Amino acid sequence: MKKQIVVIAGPTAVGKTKFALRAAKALDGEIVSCDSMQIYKYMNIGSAKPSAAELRKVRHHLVDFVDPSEDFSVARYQKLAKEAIADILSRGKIPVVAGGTGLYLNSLLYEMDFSQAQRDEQLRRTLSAEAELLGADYLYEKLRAKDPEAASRIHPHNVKKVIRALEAAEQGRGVRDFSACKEKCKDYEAILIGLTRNRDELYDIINKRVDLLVKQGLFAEVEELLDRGLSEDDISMKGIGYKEIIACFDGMYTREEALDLIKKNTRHLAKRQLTWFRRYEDMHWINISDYKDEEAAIEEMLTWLKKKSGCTIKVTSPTT
RNA sequence: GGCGACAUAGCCAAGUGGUAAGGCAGAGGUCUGCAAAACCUUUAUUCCCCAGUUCAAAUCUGGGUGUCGCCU
Repeated sequence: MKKQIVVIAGPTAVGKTKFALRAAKALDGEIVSCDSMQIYKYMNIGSAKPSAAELRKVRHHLVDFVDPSEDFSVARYQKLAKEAIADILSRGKIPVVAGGTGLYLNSLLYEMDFSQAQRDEQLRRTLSAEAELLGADYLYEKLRAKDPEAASRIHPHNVKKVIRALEAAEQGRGVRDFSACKEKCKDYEAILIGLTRNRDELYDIINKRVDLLVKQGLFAEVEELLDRGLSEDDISMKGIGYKEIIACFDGMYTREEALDLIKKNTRHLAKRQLTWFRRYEDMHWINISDYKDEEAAIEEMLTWLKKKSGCTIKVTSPTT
């Protein structure tokens, strides 16, 4: 029988942490985080990392282990997450992949090969300067000459992607087309669960959560990170809730404006996440707003998991 | 009570006689090495209301309503 993994995806603030915890408990599984911000150490409040108590309940992987000054990327995530999954499976447990970073999830669900292309910081800098000086169109024309196929699916204004494609072309192998490479990962079979809520409700939760994060000490957390020597240039500091507060410290916004901006950016993120996850055809969606309470939605999730996996679902007490 | 200014989409707004810019919010989407990133598409049959002038009015005229400011 093919090995199974469970995936719990959804927009930020929808309640993934709680649902994943319950699923992991029920299935005797371990959680593999799929989140590009919760990987970082010291970034606890802003990334809405599971609490210490939650982390203790079930074994977690790929949370809180990268120094925020380090660069991270999908390629590294893919390698580490696949190792974690293999390890969990080898011990006879079930990996519960939980998170909202769509590209990271794709790297686990599909045969995405990152082994060839390397980052070339120098080339990126050169190209980026060219774009600034001569315009995005100039760079795009360059790509059209080198790799017309890649150019055809990248918008000329999307300078970042044009640069990435040029970099890949330079190294001999172009950027591959995702739609042409939808081959599913052969190592395991994934049971996909998508969590959502009615839009108004989700946005409301987001707005309130930002206020809560501030109460929990988000500003102090950012200050500590800056004291550690981090700056707005570090990738980790480009996370929502961090970049806005740094800008606030720099006098670009008032506290009030920074909070509104964090809320707005988080809502936008949630919307994009939903767009991304809607692509998965075999995703089983659970709209939490349709249930009388979270517990009822969790029941539905567990019932579905039982049906799909054939595993014995352990009895879970609703209070945990 | 008098004088003045203003009234355009959910919000901010441009347009001062020729057939409703733009931004934000909202909605939809793209995605193969920074992805909490980057990028794309889309949103007013109508300009507070009524009457008039004109081939033509958001734009001009009169009246009404509302908001703001100043004065008594």
